[in-house]
Amino acid sequence: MSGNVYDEIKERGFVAQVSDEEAVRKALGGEQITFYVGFDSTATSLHAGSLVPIMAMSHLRRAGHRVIAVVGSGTTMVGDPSGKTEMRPMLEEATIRAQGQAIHLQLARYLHFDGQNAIAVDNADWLLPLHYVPFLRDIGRHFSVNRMLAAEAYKLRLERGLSFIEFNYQILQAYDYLTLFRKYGCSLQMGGDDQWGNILAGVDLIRRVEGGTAQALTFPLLTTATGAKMGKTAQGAVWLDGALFSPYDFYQYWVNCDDRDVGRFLRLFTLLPLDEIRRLEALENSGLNEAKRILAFEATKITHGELEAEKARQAAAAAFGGGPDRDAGGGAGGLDALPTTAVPRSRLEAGIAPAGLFAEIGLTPSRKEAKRMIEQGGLYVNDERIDSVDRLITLADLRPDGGLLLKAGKKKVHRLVPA
RNA sequence: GGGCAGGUUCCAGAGUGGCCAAAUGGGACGGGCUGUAAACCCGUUGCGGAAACGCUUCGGAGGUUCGAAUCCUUCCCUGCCCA
Repeated sequence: MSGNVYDEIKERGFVAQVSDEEAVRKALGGEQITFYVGFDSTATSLHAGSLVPIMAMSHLRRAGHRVIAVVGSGTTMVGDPSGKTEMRPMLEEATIRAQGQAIHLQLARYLHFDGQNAIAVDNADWLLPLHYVPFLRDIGRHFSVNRMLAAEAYKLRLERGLSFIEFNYQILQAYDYLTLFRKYGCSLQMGGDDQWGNILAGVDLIRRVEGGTAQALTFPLLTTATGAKMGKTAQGAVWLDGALFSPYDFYQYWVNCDDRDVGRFLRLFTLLPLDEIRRLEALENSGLNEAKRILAFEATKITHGELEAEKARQAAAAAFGGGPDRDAGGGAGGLDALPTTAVPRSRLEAGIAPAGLFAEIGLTPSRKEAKRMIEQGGLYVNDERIDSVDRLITLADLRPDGGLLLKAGKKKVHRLVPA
C-alpha cells in the first residue's frame, strides 16, 4: 500500500481530533514510529466498539509502525470518569487481572505480538508499585486542578458527583504515556474521543518532565444512525469473544445495521479498498443488503476467521427464507452455525408445549413472554406461525435436514435437533 | 462530624396507608408495511397460571397495622450546604 497511512485512516473515518495534524501525518508517512492504545480491563472481552482502535492499530502496524497495546489493569482499578454519568462499580484486583489477561489474549489475535514491533504491556506493572508521596512530588505537581476541573469530560460528574479516586485517573493515564515515552520512545497515543483530555494530559506531562514532543489522536465515538452506542444491543454488548457472542450473532449484528451506517462501517471495520466501498455504499434500496452481507462477512472474518465467517453466512442464508442455500442439500454445514439445542427424541414423540420450549432454549426470557408472543403471532416453527399455546412441537415438524427451526420474531432463530 | 434533599419496576420519573405489579415518557419486544434497513401505525412490556387467582418487587434489616412503595426505628449509599 503506497501513500501515507495517515491519509488512509483519515479517509476511512478513524480521525476525530489530532494534536498536530501536520506533524502526525509526517511522522506516520516516514520511518517507523511507536504508538500506543490503552484498553481497560473492565470485562473479559472487548466488544465491537473496540474494533475501531484495533483496526486503526492494524492499519498503522501494516504500514510498518510499532504498536504497543496497553492493557490497563492498573488504571481499571481506579476507573475512568471521562464522559460517564456515574462511577463504575469497583472491581476486585484479581478480577481485573484475570480480565486483563483475557483481553491481552484477545488483542493478540489481531496484533500478533512479537515483542519487537507489536508489544503488549500492562500498566499495573508500573502503576501498582508507585509510592504515593514521591509520585505526588514528581508527577502530581505538574497537574493543575483548576484546569482539570474545567475539562469537558468532567462536566457531568461535577454536577453529579466525582470521587477523588476517579479524579486521579487522568494523572495515571498521563503517567502511562510518559512511561512509554521514556521506555519505548512512544510518541503517539490514540484512543476514543472521550480520551482526548487524558491523552493531552500525557502529551503535556511529557513536555514538562522530559521536554519531549508527543502526539495525540482520537477516534470518533461511534453511535449508530439511530443513536445507539456502537457495539451495544438491547441484549448487551456485541462481544468479540465467540463464546460470549457467537460468530453467527456477530455476523447478524452487521447485517442488521442501519442503511446509513453501511459505508462508514465498511471503511472502519473491513480492509476492503476504498473504491470497492464506494461502489457498495452507492447501492440503493434492497441492493444495500448485498453491501451489508459483505460488511458482515468481512468483519466476521477479521474477528472470527474465514471459516466461521463462511459458516455464519451460510447459516444466515439458511435461516432467512429465499436464500439460495435454503433448501440446498449440502447446506447443513451452515445450519450448524445456528444456535442449536438437542432434545430427547422421546420428548418430541410426546409433543412439547411451545411456551416452555421457547423459554427453555432461551429464545424468550420466560414462559410468560413466550405466551405473549404467541398471542401476538411472534413465534414460529419452520416459518409457520404458532397460533396457539396448545400447538405442540413434535417429530412431524422435523425437516429433511433432521432438525427444525424455531423463531421468535423474524430474526431470532434457534435450531432444534432430536437426540 | 452537623443541616437539608434523596435512593421506586431496563432508564427517567409519578405515587405518601387499601382502588399499586405501581401513572407518564423513553427504551425494548411482537405484529403490520418493507429490503433480515429507516420512518410510520397497532399491540405488549415482573414471574407462574388457559383462567380465577397466586407469588416476588419500590436501598438493607426490623417494627406498627386487618392491610405498607407509602407510617416508625435503625443501618447503608448519593447529592447540596456548613465544618
